[in-house]
Amino acid sequence: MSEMPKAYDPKAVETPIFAAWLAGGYFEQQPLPEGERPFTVAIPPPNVTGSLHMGHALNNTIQDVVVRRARMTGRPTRWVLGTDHAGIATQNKVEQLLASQGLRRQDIGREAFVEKCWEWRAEHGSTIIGQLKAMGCSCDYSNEWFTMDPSYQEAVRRVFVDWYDRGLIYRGKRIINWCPRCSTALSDIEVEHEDLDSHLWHFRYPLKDPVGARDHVVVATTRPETMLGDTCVAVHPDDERYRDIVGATVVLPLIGREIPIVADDYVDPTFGTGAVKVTPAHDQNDFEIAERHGCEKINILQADATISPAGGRYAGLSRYEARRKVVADMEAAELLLGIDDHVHAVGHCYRCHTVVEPWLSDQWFVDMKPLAVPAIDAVRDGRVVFHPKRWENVYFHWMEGIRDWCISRQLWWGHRIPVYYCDSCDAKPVASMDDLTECSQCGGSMRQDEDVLDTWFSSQLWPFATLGWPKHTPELDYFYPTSVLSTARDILFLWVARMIMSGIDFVDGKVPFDDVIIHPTVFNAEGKRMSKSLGTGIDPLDLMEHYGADGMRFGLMLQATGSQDIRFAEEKLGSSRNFANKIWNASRFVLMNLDEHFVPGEPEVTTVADAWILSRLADLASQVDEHITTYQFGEAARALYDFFWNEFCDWYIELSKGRLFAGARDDATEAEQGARLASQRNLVFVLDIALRLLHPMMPFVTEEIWCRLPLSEWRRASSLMVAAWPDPAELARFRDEAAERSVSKMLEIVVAVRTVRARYKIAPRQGISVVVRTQAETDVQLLDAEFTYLNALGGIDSFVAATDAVKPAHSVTVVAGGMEVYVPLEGLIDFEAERTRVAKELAAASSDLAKVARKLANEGFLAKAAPEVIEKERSKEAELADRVAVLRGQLDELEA
RNA sequence: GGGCGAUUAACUCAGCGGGAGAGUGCCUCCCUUACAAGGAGGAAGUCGGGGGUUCAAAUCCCUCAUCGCCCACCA
Repeated sequence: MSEMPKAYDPKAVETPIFAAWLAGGYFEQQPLPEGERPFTVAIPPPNVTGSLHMGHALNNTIQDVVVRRARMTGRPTRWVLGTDHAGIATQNKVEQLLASQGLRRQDIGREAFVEKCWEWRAEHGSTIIGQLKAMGCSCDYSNEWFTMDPSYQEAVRRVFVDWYDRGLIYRGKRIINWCPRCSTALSDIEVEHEDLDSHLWHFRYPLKDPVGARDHVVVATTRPETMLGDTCVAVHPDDERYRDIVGATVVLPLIGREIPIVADDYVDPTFGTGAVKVTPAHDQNDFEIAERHGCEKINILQADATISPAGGRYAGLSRYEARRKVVADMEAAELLLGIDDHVHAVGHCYRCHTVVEPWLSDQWFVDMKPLAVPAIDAVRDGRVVFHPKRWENVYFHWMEGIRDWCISRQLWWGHRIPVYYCDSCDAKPVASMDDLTECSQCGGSMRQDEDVLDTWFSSQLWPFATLGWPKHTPELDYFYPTSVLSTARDILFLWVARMIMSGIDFVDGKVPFDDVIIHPTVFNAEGKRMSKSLGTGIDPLDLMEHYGADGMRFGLMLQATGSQDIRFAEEKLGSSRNFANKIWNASRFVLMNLDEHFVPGEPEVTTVADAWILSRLADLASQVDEHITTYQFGEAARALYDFFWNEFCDWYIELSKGRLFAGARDDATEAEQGARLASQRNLVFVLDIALRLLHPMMPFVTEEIWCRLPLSEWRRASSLMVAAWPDPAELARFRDEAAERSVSKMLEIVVAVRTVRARYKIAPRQGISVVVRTQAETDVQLLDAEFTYLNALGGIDSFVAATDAVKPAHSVTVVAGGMEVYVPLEGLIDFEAERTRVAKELAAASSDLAKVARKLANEGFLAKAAPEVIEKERSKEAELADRVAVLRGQLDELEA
């Protein structure tokens, strides 16, 4: 067995271990003919343009934890891996690359551009995969998917054609969100709204012919430039102020177009002037008003958001120049009546943050309502469960108000829409699985739609397309539905909801996953979104460099509490890195104290400490198992940390030293040697189980150590990855409440004595004698039996314990474990300080006692509280009364 | 305009009906043969304000305040 260095060095350990896992084929899982339902996770495919950020680090740690636990339980397990072609993001990257060579994509043409995208992907696409490996993620690397793989393309096409043929996909001229920079349509949920300080401009629109005394109407707008496309003015039908001018004609200033005044329920009479200028080509509501009243729809913007020829002399100006000029011209014409400050929501492109324009254009849509209904049911009846549960309400709210999905994008990189048009005859457009060249009606040549599909259209098929769908593969049969989907909340609608809809629709009505984990969002220390461009991000790779992959993972798990977002500060990883080192050193201690011919064996309870630690271990196993399976990672991490550090290291290892060292002496008796062996076996056993429980969160350090543990043949495995997950039910045999109580009593005494030592600066090596008085004979027996521990941990040389023990002169009294402990301090006692301290303790104890007494005097409490609660209060009262009496006696004595 | 979340020790956060917890930081002591990335001890909180329910509230309900997020067609 090779020597373990004094400090854990993640760098030296992680790479070879990962290589060994990869070589060992532990990440792969083939479909089995029979047996238990497998555990499957489909990774949220990172964008090929992406590199690992903190959100990925958290999300993939979560997935790896559930996957590793499942694998250790023996369940066939597969974590499906792959990347997303990320239409806009990748196209942007490649366009930037071209721009650096002074080229636009139009210069090289569609085919060459798409070729460049593939090249880009080949070069950069696996960056993030390498980063997942560095984290230790146990994905199936042998089977990496890409959303543009040929079989995936077939899946996308199948879905399109199917929905098209069922009438769920249609083409229409609608108001969509247009990003002038990306030069493509976006779906509603790809637009981020941001409240901006702006203005409400009031314009006077003259009537063509005065109606009575009225010769104009005043409208208010947040977007003055859109007036170039106004085709009517709307007022509310019940609005008395305008009743007489409904039907009249307005002459649109600057343009001179004659437009009608219409009455429409949409108008809110209390807002602005109660009269709305209507620009049907640049506003969804205006579009609908125009539909209802048969008004013209004039598009005044071009694709790059400059004014179109329809804007007359404003043509060619940018939208913002046009705004300034329109306002200036209106003012010059004395038609600008006022400008109010006004905050309103402005939509921005979620990819490039350019202000988007509502724009009238021909696009493809999916009719979502029929798909949403079964997907709502699936969550409502619990076939899909969200964690935390409250996200279900967010899901319902969105799904119930779902609107049609604009799926066409004016990009080149992506799944091209498989619809073919005949230019020679009036044949209906055809959606086809095969490329069509010849019109079936007239034999003329066919032309494919120029647009590609929204990237999310392909992402929505991820859980089943990565298992071979639409082919009926053994993988699909075996691994679908997947078990858990873990993701950030910002893609709940973009991705999660759509996977549920398409999964149910295409895979025999089966939901794509049982559980959805919506994990916390990782913010920076200031509580702001991490952003690479703003330099407010933290790079997980740097963190792993400094704290090790395990340190980063465990630090994230400690903070993953489910409800609360994470304000991530790097300092927080320190304790996790230290924890890895603690595990390392505790293990090092155990291994250092094994004999060359150590024979592993079952744990042997020979002392109360053994019974105690095994009982605590059993408790730990059930907690960790429970918390991981209910996705309470923070709880699981804390339980592991507390057990390993505070119970196993601080106490059990310390308690073991006496037996270990005594049994190793040359003159050790046979009994001492036997005790040493028992201690060794217990240490190895506890360490073994603890490492297994820690492994999902800290895979590297646990694997490295575990492989060095000498274990019985049946406990061995070629890797901790596939070692058996501790079974809480099986470990329950170690539960021992009596031992837990006894040990806490002893530990209390040790702490009390240590406190006295610290207070009086008694050197650790200087022995100490104590006298203990207790009411219980069992306490005396316990202390007698476990004296070695008091000696080892409290430096107690000798003690007298009895029910009638007498307090020695010149001694300090502390109360611990329901016993009075007298520590003789001849000549050392600082009476003044002691008085202050005791008085303070007495005050606290008296106040506690009064509180308890009040409770016990309350008839309502006695009548209604649970019996065990009352019992607890009674014993608390007795304890406190005791304590108060002791402290009072002590104080009297000090004051005498 | 709706909805959600947060508010607990100096900081970051657990706890979510029955004795206020952790990590970091701070103070004191200790390089004791697993670990100074460590050990021992300690100080530190009217659990955002106000009501209510309950024998009992940090925990449940209402309300207010502050911060943050999401959804929404009010020009």
